[in-house]
Amino acid sequence: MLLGEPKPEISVVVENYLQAIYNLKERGERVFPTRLAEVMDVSVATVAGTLKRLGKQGMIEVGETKEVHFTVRGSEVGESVVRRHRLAECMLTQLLGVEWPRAHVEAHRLEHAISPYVETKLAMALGYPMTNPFGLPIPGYCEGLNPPAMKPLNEIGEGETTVVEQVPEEDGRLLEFFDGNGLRPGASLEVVEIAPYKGTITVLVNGAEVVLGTEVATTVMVRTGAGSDPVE
Amino acid sequence: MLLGEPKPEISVVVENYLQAIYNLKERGERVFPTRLAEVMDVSVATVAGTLKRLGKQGMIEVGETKEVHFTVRGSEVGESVVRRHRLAECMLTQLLGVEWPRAHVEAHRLEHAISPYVETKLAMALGYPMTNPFGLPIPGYCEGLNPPAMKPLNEIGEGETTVVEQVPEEDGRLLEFFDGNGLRPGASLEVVEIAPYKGTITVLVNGAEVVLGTEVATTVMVRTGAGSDPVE
DNA sequence: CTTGGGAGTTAGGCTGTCCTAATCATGCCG
DNA sequence: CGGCATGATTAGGACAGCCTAACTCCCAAG
Repeated sequence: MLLGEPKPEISVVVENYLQAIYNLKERGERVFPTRLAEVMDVSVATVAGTLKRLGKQGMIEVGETKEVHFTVRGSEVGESVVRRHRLAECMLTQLLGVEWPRAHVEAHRLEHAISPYVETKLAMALGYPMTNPFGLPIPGYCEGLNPPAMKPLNEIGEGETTVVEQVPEEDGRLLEFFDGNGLRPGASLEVVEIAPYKGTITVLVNGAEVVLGTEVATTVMVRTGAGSDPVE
Repeated sequence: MLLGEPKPEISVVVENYLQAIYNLKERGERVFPTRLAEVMDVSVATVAGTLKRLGKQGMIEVGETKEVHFTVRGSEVGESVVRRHRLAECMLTQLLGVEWPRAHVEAHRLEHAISPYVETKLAMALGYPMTNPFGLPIPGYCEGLNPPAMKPLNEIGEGETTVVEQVPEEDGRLLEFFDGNGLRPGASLEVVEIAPYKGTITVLVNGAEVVLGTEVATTVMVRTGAGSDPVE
């Protein structure tokens, strides 16, 4: 009968690497071993070894410039992990009442434990969400999303008003800070002051002034112009 | 400052062994390496090695008769895993609409991904359930449970009527069968025929006759006598 | 008492995942 | 053009988990 090769079992570590690669590419970054070592918090030597395994498993290819590229299969798996991660974040915040800033780290454990069957049930229970609690699109479910035009917050002019679309989810401290100041996707804000000489941007959210570093401001995506609401 | 040893990181495999030991002991079984090898589906040699690690980690002790005993710490961890497992089963069936027979296997992956924080949130969202969907008590939450007197189904006399309290959760095929016949905790049944000579017990559930092997019947726990409802 | 089977351990091997240290390659700067 | 910094690989080691094969130990039945 010989029904296909015995399925190589994708390990948690492999899933995490593919997820990290997906996330970097999603932000428009090119992926190199050193960068991966940073985000995975392992040594570059370890990344070299793991990338070799990923290559043998047909998940990635490495170009002459050492840039890491997905194969079709790798892209599918990476997308799958990201999808489960973001659905898990929705579940944690919407169904379990987990606090917003914690959802990301908690979902990082859960994502590997969600089977395709549970994923379908979870998506149904959540009403097929199109973005996660941080505003990032959920691949496979966001296709109906009419993506509003976005810019990083630092490119908005002084005095302009806009709406937060996406915030970076990696740094728990930063999320706590955002949470305490109402800086979440959907929040309206006005840019009060741009002060490159001291590296800060000041915005008005819910009537309170919030000061951000320019670097952080580049990671907050806001709607450009009047912006259209996402389709219902 | 020296705040305790650097926390030895309990692995998924270690959690699974402690969970298996807990489950066996819960049923009144004494735990030996060979039995563990069966339920863990690994070789006895592997169990020997892993038990050695568990011993070094202070989770278990092995007596001269080779019987495996929990240390205090091991018992705590084992109970914690079982608690998370059963809460996950409740979540899957109640919150996500996962089908009853599948909850056990799916929860087996999720249990390791639930942090103490998420556990508290999950328990709250579920209204602090005292049993899992298969009728087994959830340690740490079942203390208010007034456990009704139970017997295995095979000890009920012909013609008697009772209520299902617990069904075994390990075998998916069996659960599908139970599910299809309405044989779940809370279901009323009447013992129609006990036929030891052919090794079967026939019960009436929801007006339909269901035939079980005697062996399986010993694993179905039912209420004895009129039985009192669990406390509200 | 002897022997056979069941239970358990030990030896030795494999893979995955991590590490440090040493090495190689490349490009840029003085 | 020589040499250093950066980036990447290789070598070598560790540990967790898994396996099979070979051994020990002990009890019980003949």
